[in-house]
Amino acid sequence: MMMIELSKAEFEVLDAVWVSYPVNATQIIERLSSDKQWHEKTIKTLLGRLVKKGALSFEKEGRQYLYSPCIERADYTLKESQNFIERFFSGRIAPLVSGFAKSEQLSQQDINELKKIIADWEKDQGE
Amino acid sequence: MMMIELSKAEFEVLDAVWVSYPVNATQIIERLSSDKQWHEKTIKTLLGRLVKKGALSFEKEGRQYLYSPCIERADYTLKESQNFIERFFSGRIAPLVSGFAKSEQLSQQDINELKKIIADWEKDQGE
DNA sequence: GATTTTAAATTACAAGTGTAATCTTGATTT
DNA sequence: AAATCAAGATTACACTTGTAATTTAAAATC
Repeated sequence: MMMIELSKAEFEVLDAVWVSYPVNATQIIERLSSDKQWHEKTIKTLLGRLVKKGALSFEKEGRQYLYSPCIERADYTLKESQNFIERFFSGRIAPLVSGFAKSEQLSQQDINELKKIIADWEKDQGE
Repeated sequence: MMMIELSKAEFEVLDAVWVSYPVNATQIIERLSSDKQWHEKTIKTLLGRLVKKGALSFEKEGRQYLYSPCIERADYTLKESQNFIERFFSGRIAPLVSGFAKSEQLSQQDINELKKIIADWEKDQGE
């Protein structure tokens, strides 16, 4: 139940695992190669740390490891979001959105999506 | 223009400065005493680091320093928010709000505030 | 079976962070 | 003036993080 604490780099590796799994180190290295200039050894270190922290598990396939996440992306990002909003906005989400609006970072698409979230929420309340 | 990088603890000290300033170390220690079990020395270390990072400035008053923020809270939190949303939600804000909705973390008050943000945004567009 | 390859494991190492203790030095109190 | 106090400055120290290099050991190849 304890929140797993991941560093930025660790999260990015885990994010590459979430794309599809089980997955071996070579494939992860390949997935990350487009965005990152990380050395292969660096990625392997991060995989090891993710296993140690309980964010990844693995099973052996020959002498390779096939990694799978122990946590779901949505769960992890929700907890991080709660944490973030607590730290910066006293737990309230609207001030974050408001900050975006004031600095003109909201697009019509964002607005449409927010409207849909609100509509769904209200529908759900009605039931 | 460069983004100042602050640690969690540093931000909390800066947050206590934003409450009202200029402010001396003793007052900051007092402000933080309710939430935190930090030793006085710890807070002074953090004040020093904030000055070194350019987040705080000070002027001398006798042998004390009177600190003031060099950055505004709204600016800092907006940048942190952008950064956060970029890392976890590919820069889109709706999925964050959606995550909260799905896990029933949205209150009627949140919804009302979001509606107002949307209404204001649309009014602004109309002009 | 010996050699080479190559996973994963172990080790490395500087910078940042949390958390203070100690040092300096000017101000305050005898 | 001497002693004491206390602000900020400096130093400390273990843990995390980014970023790998080196070691170990098992598998593949000769």
